[in-house]
Amino acid sequence: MRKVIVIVGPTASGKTALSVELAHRLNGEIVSSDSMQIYKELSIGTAKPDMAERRGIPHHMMDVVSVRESYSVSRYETEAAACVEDIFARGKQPIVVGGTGLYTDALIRGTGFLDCDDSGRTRAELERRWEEEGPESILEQLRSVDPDSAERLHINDKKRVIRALEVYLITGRTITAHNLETQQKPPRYESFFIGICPGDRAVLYERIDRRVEIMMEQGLLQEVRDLVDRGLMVGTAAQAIGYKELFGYLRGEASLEESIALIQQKSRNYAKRQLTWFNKDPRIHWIRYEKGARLDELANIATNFLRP
RNA sequence: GGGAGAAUUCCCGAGUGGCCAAAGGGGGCAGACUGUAAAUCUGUUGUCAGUGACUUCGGUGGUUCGAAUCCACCUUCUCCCA
Repeated sequence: MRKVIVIVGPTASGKTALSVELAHRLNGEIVSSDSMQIYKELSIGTAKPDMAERRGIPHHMMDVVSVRESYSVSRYETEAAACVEDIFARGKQPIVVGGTGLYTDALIRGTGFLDCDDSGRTRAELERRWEEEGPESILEQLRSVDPDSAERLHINDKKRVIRALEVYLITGRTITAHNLETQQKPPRYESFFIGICPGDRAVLYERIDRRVEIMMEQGLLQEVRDLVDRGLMVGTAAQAIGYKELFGYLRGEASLEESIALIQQKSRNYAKRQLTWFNKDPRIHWIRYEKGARLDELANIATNFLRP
């Protein structure tokens, strides 16, 4: 009976509007699964819905940490799960909405990331060796302890090669074994996945370009400038699309037009990556809509999916 | 009016007689992804048959065994002097 509704899709596909409409119809509350809307200080550039767009629906896992803090999937998993439990406990319907596939997967599946926090000491050491000894050396060491990972990972995939070895060095277990284990566990939640996206890729890209223009009209530049002035564009938040592309303009290295075009470009690239992630997921029931589709039509399709 | 230079595959941009379907980057397309994930990484990208053929480097015509590369003229663009 307890079933989490999950709404996924690429950026600018219409997840937010659909989720709020569904929340109204189904007595639901929203749990965001967006790695950037987590941050309090990031608003316009992350297309975080304002109070009007939320239409009175409670939104969880938004504005939960400052950009000064470091955040992670692991932390998201436990905190978001607590939100879902709380919503169920109050007799309401949790609706998980977001474009960060890793986050929604972790939440629904209950990945249980390996506890191996040593404040990054091991990772820093491995990164140093990566530079000094070269990638082959690290990959070789990985091969000796976790040949499957070494086989799977590309030599250039610095992050994952290092992480795989880091996990082993700290926990004594291979990441391969851990992955296998979590894959076999039953998921933490029963769920129903709905994907939303224009059927035509070109339409999605148009929507993205337009949305970036709207963000600029809403004052994205000022938001970024303020954050830079306050020294807050650091860590993960500094990777956010729509923010980092404006740094060049603020330093006088690029024109505003160029920077806006770059935001649009990076957003389209991101959407493509999201689609690659979601398209391989067999759980997703897709709503692929035409250009002028209306919200209530889309919501009808969604509720039909959900009808027993 | 005079002078200098430039036109390359979707874009930018290398290439100045054969090793060039043409470096590199971007974009597109496809893929990966288990504690930074809006991040990071991989493959592919003229056409058709798939160890080969065909079309391509502004246009036309030459030189040459052979040209994106040399010559002539034409077109367009940029810059400089008047």
